[in-house]
Amino acid sequence: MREGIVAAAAELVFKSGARETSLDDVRHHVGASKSQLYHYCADKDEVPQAVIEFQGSRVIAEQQAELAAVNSWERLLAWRNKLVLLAEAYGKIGGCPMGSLANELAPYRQSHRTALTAGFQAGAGEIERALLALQACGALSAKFDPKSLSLLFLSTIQGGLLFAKLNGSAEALAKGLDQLIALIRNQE
Amino acid sequence: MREGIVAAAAELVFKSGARETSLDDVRHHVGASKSQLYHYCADKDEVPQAVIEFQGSRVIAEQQAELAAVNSWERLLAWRNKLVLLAEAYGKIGGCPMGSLANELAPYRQSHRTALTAGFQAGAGEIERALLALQACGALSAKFDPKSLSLLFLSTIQGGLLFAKLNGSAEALAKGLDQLIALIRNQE
DNA sequence: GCGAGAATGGACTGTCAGGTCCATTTATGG
DNA sequence: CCATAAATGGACCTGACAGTCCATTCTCGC
Repeated sequence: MREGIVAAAAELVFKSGARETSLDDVRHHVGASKSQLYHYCADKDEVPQAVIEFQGSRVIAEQQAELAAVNSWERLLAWRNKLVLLAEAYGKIGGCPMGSLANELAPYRQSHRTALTAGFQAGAGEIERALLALQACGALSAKFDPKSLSLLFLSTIQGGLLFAKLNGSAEALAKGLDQLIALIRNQE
Repeated sequence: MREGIVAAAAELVFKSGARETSLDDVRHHVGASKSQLYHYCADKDEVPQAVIEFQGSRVIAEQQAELAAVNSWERLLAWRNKLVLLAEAYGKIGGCPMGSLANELAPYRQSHRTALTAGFQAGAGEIERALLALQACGALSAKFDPKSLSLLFLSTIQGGLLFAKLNGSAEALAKGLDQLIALIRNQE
């Protein structure tokens, strides 16, 4: 039940924003009564917290296969394609599930910030591992620091998904990633 | 009077978010009565619209001196420094004034999207001009397309400022910009 | 089959925000 | 100095939403 509530909340929050989504919205969407909701959640602030964790693992799970398989530029491009595909499918609606939450909830609660930071670090870690693999097989120049580079990727993705949300098109994300990849690919 | 209302609204929205800022908050902050507010604004939706335009021109004005003066890598770095300085001063609080608004208001109203897109295009245009100047003086390789590159800069900045807001530090932005600049600087 | 505790339905309350309205005050032009 | 319109103060209405409460139903060990 709790999972259903969180999943519904995640969907609504993704579409309309955290502060815009009322508990009544979630309630109606999942077909639960008020007491059910308060049976599973202490208060309203618990919901975004749960949504952060939910989306954090979902977003990573969606890309892990592609990222873990990176051992060549082609495989990196496969990840890029997956990202653009996801952006085209969902990103135009709500941008990055984690980025939007971060933007909205960062000024609000320390616990939210902590959970969001953990999510982003996990994401950066996945990208870093892919870049390390790329260095191990000699594709990516050893002069790069995979950790910082992973943060640059994350920033680019966040920005790109923001524009996807704003313009309803993943083009900015695609172009940004392509340029970034081209830039690191052409360096000795 | 209207300017005062908009400026106060902009400040509060920057600190706490658009949907979080009530007209009463703005009212109290500027010391106006309810009828004054409704004398100058048709309804609540007019306020974010005005804030978008207000922040759009403010953000651009803040950087235009540095961007217009770019004619060498040093001058580009001066812009980078200004950006990091602004992020250190304000960005940790509310991230990018425009980016946060975009994130929150994009799902909401077409008129907001239009105004936000116009703001971002203006910003991208300024960056593009700087990059063109850099090509004109032979610093930046001619193989780059300044328009796409300006979008990559914008994405990186948006992402970096999101992390500034989340982590209370402009480090991610600084590192991101430095890496990006290094990448385009080392190419023929 | 029954009794205890969990799960549920939904009415109810308090608060807050958006918006309306009107009486009063303040400029402004003749 | 007055008439008119703009500007202001603030009471008031309405709806939405978070959260409470209690009566009822379900579930499960015994």
